[in-house]
Amino acid sequence: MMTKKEALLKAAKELFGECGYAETTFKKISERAGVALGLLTHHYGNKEKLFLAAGLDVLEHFLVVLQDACDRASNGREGALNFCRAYLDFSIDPDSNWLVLVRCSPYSDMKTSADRELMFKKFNEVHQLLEQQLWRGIEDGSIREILVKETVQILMSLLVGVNRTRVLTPYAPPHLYREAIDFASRALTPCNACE
Amino acid sequence: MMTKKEALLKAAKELFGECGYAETTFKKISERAGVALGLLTHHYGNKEKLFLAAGLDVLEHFLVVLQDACDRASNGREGALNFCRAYLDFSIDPDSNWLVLVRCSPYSDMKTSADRELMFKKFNEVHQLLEQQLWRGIEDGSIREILVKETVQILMSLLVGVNRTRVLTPYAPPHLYREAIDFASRALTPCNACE
Amino acid sequence: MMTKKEALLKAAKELFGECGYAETTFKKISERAGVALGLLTHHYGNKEKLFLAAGLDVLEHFLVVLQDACDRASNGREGALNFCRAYLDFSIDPDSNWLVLVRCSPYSDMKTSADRELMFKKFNEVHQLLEQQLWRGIEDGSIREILVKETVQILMSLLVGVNRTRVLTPYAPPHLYREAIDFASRALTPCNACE
Amino acid sequence: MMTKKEALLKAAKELFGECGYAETTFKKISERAGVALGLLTHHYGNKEKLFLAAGLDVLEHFLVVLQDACDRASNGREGALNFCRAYLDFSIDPDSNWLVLVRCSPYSDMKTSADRELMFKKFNEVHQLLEQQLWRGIEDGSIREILVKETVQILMSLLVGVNRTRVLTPYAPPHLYREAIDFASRALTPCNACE
DNA sequence: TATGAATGAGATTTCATTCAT
DNA sequence: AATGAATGAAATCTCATTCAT
Repeated sequence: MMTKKEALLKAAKELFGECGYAETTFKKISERAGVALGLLTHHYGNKEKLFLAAGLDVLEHFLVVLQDACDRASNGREGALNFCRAYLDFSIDPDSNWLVLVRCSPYSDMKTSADRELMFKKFNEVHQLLEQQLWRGIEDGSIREILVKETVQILMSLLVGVNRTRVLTPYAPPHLYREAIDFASRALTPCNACE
Repeated sequence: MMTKKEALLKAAKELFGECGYAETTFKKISERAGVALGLLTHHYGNKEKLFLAAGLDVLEHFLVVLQDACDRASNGREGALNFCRAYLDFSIDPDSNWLVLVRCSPYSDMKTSADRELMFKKFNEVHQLLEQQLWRGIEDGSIREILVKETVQILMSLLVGVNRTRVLTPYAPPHLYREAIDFASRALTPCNACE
Repeated sequence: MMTKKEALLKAAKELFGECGYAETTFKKISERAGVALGLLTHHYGNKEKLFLAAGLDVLEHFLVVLQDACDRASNGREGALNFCRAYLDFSIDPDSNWLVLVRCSPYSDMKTSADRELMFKKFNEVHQLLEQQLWRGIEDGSIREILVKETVQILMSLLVGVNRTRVLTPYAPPHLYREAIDFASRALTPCNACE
Repeated sequence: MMTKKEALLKAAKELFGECGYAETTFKKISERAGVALGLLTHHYGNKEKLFLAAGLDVLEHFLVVLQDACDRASNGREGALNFCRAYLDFSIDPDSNWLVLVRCSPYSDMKTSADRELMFKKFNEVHQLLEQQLWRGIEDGSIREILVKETVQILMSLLVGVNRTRVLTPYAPPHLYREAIDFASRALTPCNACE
C-alpha cells in the first residue's frame, strides 16, 4: 500500500514525463493520484520542487542500475560498455519513467529553477561512474590511451544524443542503440585489438 | 529598415532562445520589438506558430551554412567533417539564435503542437545533407564502408549531444567540440588511414 | 447564508437576464457576487456552462410552478388554461429571473453551444406538461377534438410570442396576456360551449 | 455586377444570419465579400450600424412582399390571411436572409444599441399593414367584431412564435405553419361562418 | 495529515476601429 | 474609394498557491 505522498510522486513522474512540465498541472496530478489538491504543496512545497523530486527519484534508481551494470564487469572496457548498455536499456524500460528525467536533466532545454544546482550535482555522479570505468580500463589495459574527462563527456553526449533521437524524434533507424554501443566500443578498444 | 513583422520575428527568436517557450510572453516579445501586442496574432496567428516561424527561420539559415560547408569540401570525408564543424560553429555563433532551434527542434523535450510535422520534415534536410557527404565519401574512397543511414543518425546524435553538453550543461570540458570532430573523423576514416 | 457558488449563480441569473450573454462578463458577475474571478471557472467550468446552469435553474423552478398550476385544475381544459396563466405570470414575476431563460431557451436567437441539447431536452418537459392537460381534457370532454401535438406547439408558440412581445418589445397593448388566454380558451373549448 | 458596398451588405446579411451578431466579425465579413477590411467602417460606420443596415434591408424587402400579399386579397379576412401566409413563406425562403431579421428585430433577445429605435419604428409598419386588413375586414364583414389593436398583437405574436419554433427549435411538427394559419382563420371568421 | 474552496495575477487571444498609404 | 497593417483595450480562462476547516 502506497502512502498519499508516494501516490503523488508516482503520478507526478508519470505526468511530467507524458505531458512535460508546463502542461502538467496540480489538478491533473492530484486527480491521477486520487488525492486532495492541497497535499501537493503540503508535501512538496511547490511545483518546481515536486518536479525535482520526481526527476531525482528516477535519477536515484538510474544510478543504482548503472552501478550494478558496472559492478558486473570484469574489466574497465566491459564496465564502460555495460554502463552504456544499461543507460540505453533504462531509457526504454516502460517502468522507468525515463521521460521525467529527460525533461528535468541538465540536458533539457526547459528553463528551470535555482534548484537546478542539485540536479547538476547529482547527475554528475553518473559521469563519475563512467569515469571510474575508463580509469579502470586504462589501468587494466582494456582501454587504449585516451583523454579521460573528454571521453566521458563525448560518450555521455553520444548516449544523450542517441537516446533523444530514439525517444523524442521520428528519425531513429532500427538498430541505432546497437550501433551506438559498437561506436563506443571502437572508441575505447586499443588499436591492436582492432584486428 | 525592418518592418514590424520582421521586428517581431527578431524579438521572438531572441526571447524564445533566452527564456524558453513558456517563459516567453506576448508582452515581452511585443515590448522588445517595440510593437503593439495585437500585431503578434495579426501576423503570426498564435504563439506556437510564431515559435515555429522563429525556429524555421533559424533552421533555414542553418541549412544554408551547412550546404556551404559541404560545398567547400573536395571529397566526402572532408564534406562530412566540414558539416560537423559548421554545425558546431553555428551553435556557438552569438548571432545565430541557435537556442530557439534547440528548443523548437525535433530533439527538444518540449511538448509542441501539430505543426511539429513541418519541423520534422524541414529538419530532415539536415540529415540528408550529411547523408550525401557519406555516400560521396564512400564512392570516392575517403570514407570506409559503413551503414550510411545508421551512421548519419549516430553522427547527428553525437553532434546533438555535444552541443547540448556545451550550451545547456555545466559539464563541457574545454576542447569538447574539437574532440567530437576527432571522434567523427576516426569513425569515418578508412582503417589503413589510421596509421 | 449563501455559499459562494450559490452567490455566483444568483448573480449570473440576474446579469445574463439584464445584460444578455455577450454583455455579461466574468468581471461583472464576480463583482456582483462579491467573489473572486477565478471561482467562476472553478465551480462552473466556463461561461457557457454557467449560462446553462443559470438557465436550467430558472427552468427547474418554472417547471415546478407549471406543474402546480396544472395540479390545481379539476379538468383538462382548466389545466391547460392554468398552465398558460402560470406561464405568463411567471414571465412577469420580478423574482423569477425569467429573462435568463428567454435567452437560454431553445427559442432564443443566440448562438449557443453543444450543451444546447440538455436545454432542449429539459425544456421539452414543459411541452409534455401541456400535452398531458390536452389529453386529459379530450378524455374528460372539456376540450374539443384537436390534433394534440400540433396544438401543443401552437399554444406554446402563442405563449412564446406574446411573452416576447411584452418583455422585449414596445408593442404590447395593455391586456395582451388576458387576450392571449381568451384566445387559447376559445381554441380549446368545444363548439357547443360557445353559446 | 455588385459594388463593393453591396457585396459587403450581402456578406453581412448572410453571416449575421448564420452566425449571430457576436460571432460575426469584420474579418469574416470582408473575407466572404472579398473586400478590404477597412471598407466596412468606411461605408457603414461601425458594426452595429452594419447590423442594422442588414436587418433593415431584409425588413424592407419583407414589407414589399407583405404589401403585395395584402393587395392581392378581395376582402379584409383574405388580406389578413394572405399576410400571415406571406410572413411564414418569407421566413423559410432560403434567399430571404430571414435570420438576420430574426436577430435584429424587436423580438430578438439580443441586447442591441440605441439605433434600436429605428428598427422599432420600421417594424411597426408590419403591424400597421396587418391592422389595415383587420379594419378592412370588419368594415366589409369578412371579419367578426374584435379588438383590433389587441388582435394585431396576438396574431403577430402567434406568427413570431410559430416562426421561432420552426427556424430555431427542434420542436416543430410537420404542419405547424398550416395549423397556425387555420388558427388565425378561426379567430377572425364570424361565428355564423363557423357552420 | 487531509481536503478542496478560494484567490487573483497573468497569459493568450480576439476584434472593432483607426489610419497611413 | 480601397487597402490591410497597426493598435490596445478587454475578455476568457488557467493555475500555482493559500487557507479555513
